[in-house]
Amino acid sequence: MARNSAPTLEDVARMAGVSTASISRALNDPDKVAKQTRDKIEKAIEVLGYTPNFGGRALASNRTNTVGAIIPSMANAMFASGVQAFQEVLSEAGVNLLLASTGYDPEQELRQIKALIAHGADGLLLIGDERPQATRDFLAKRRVEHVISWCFKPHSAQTYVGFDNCRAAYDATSRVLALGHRRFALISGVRDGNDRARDRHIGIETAIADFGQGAALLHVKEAKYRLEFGGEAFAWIMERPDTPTVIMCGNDVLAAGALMRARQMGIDVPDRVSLVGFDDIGLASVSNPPLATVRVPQIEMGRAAARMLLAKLSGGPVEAPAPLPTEFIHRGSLAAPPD
Amino acid sequence: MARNSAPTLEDVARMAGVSTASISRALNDPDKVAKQTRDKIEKAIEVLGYTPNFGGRALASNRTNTVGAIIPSMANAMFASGVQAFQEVLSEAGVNLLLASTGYDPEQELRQIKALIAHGADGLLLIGDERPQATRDFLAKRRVEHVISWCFKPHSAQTYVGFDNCRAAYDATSRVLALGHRRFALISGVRDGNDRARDRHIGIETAIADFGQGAALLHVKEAKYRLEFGGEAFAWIMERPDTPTVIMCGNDVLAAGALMRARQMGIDVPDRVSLVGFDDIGLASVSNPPLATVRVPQIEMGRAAARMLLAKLSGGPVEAPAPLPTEFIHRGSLAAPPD
DNA sequence: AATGTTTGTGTAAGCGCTTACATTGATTCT
DNA sequence: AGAATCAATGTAAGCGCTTACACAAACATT
Repeated sequence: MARNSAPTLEDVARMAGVSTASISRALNDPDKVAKQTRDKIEKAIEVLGYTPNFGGRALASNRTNTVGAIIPSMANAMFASGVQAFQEVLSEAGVNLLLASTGYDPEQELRQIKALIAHGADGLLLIGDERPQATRDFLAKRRVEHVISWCFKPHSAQTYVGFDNCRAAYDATSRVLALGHRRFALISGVRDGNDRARDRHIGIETAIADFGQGAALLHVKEAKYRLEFGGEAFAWIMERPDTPTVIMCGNDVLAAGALMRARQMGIDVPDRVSLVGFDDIGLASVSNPPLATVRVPQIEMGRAAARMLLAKLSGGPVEAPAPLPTEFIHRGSLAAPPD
Repeated sequence: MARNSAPTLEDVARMAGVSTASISRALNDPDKVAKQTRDKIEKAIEVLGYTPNFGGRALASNRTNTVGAIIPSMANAMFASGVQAFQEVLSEAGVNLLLASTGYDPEQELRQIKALIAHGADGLLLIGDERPQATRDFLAKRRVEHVISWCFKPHSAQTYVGFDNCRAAYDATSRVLALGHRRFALISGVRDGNDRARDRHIGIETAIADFGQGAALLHVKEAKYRLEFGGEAFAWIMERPDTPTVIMCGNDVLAAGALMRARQMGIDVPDRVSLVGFDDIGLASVSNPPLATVRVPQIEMGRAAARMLLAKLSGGPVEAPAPLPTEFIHRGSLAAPPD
């Protein structure tokens, strides 16, 4: 794909009658060049239609103004708006986004990290805290600047921009308990290698244990994050002898799948069983009944992650943000338990 | 962000006792290097933890193995799975994806095109056919390799990977007509600068005109692609004197918004008015009633676009694919008109 | 008037890689 | 056995840019 004979700095230099250094300066640090010279240079650039060659620039300056983001899946609406916000903030700073996805596979994640670094990413956005030692080693050994999001850990907070999944799940569960529910089930995302799913589970479990008074988490069923698996898990749970009055779900997609299956099975939601999702993606307010869920500050999270990563890359001071707030959204899929 | 003293080709060369050229060859064209030498090289690479420097590579070879995709919005589920598929195919070929979004703004699109090219994208994926002359000029003058997707134009088919929005809308409308509907309205996406929205409008209009027999498109209301605007448009239409028996929608998000508003207004869907969406995003099957819609081959489209772009970049033969098929999905939001 | 400072510019040395070309030694052919 | 061919490797010339350093001119300071 030879970029055919694009004009180079030297061409511009010749035309403007100045040295290549002046042009480079005019481009990267205009204040260092006299107005008059700058004008000549700008005109020459205009006439020739010059654009800096990326490779040359990257090689000489050893930075690409590109950062990477590696997310489990783009199809999951949960990440879409966050990544969009992330990208928008970067874009304003003249930084571009390399995007890759892992399909929730840790090995794939390492592969993508390597690929993005090899493709020149100056820094990385990663989702979630849990990853194999090999991946941690790579990040540490190569000193890859990175920000971790969609979760929050108090220790080493200059790396995390996110919310506390455990706490959010705890709070949601408390609200459900307050409504009178005692018999819980959980349709969880696959927890292996996914700290968000695990933390949500723990949050729910803890809230129930703390509450006492006979409240119990009767069943936990794992499902991949897709509608149909949510449905299957729902059916599995409802066919057990110990029927819950409420089913908490690892995210809204699982909850929506459960809801659809409930309709097929003729099980009324929320009259016979309540359903609670997580993430508050668009679908949650559209389903019927709409899904009670936990709203996650996706956009703010994406923006904050971008700001933090940019700060790290520019070597500036990095403020450690507090965990972002989540909010329980009570909607029609959740009601008091049947007497 | 100085990548501190990462090992270079020369370091590897010294350690393996071969020339830098051999290593470069071992990396890029292994067959040209004897097995024995390759082994030595691989070991040295392993030991040193060497990764090729991106800038050097890009500069010397004048390609980055990176392509860009510029989509209207990531938040719109319509693009998410397509882009994901696109990225997966690229990834298998060792090519990375730079992603940017425009918010449906043509000027923003040009800005992003320039930004991605300036950041070394070897080629580009663009959505839709309509763009300002300045953008076309830029693409032509700079000979930017690109593939256009989410639409299809028979002329110069080596550029398009997509489906025929007009035809898809025509077919859907025909199905609705066959059910007995005669009084149509349309909640369209913003058509200015968006050929997909316009083509869908034209398809609907044409199908109605071709059918004759008193069928008419009574109202057309534009709305941005968000739930609430779909709802507003729905309310606007239902408050007109000439009430339609069916409302076609520019996409599923608009249809879902309309559906929610219908529920609020106490208007039964489909008993009093039918609703038809477009795209078949996840939400369409979850709403109640589920949305009749047009399924779009997002994943196949993303994959095919990636293959086509890769073919173009490698200078290989580019086969001009046929337009991809769409499928009308009849669901509960569409029924025969009330007597 | 001599000195120091500042400002604007040029010179030239890389940055780490790919690749055309040259070289070597082994293999095949006559 | 000598010529012709081929495979494997090395040599070295860039690719287009940034930037340390050197320099000159203009200005301020004593």
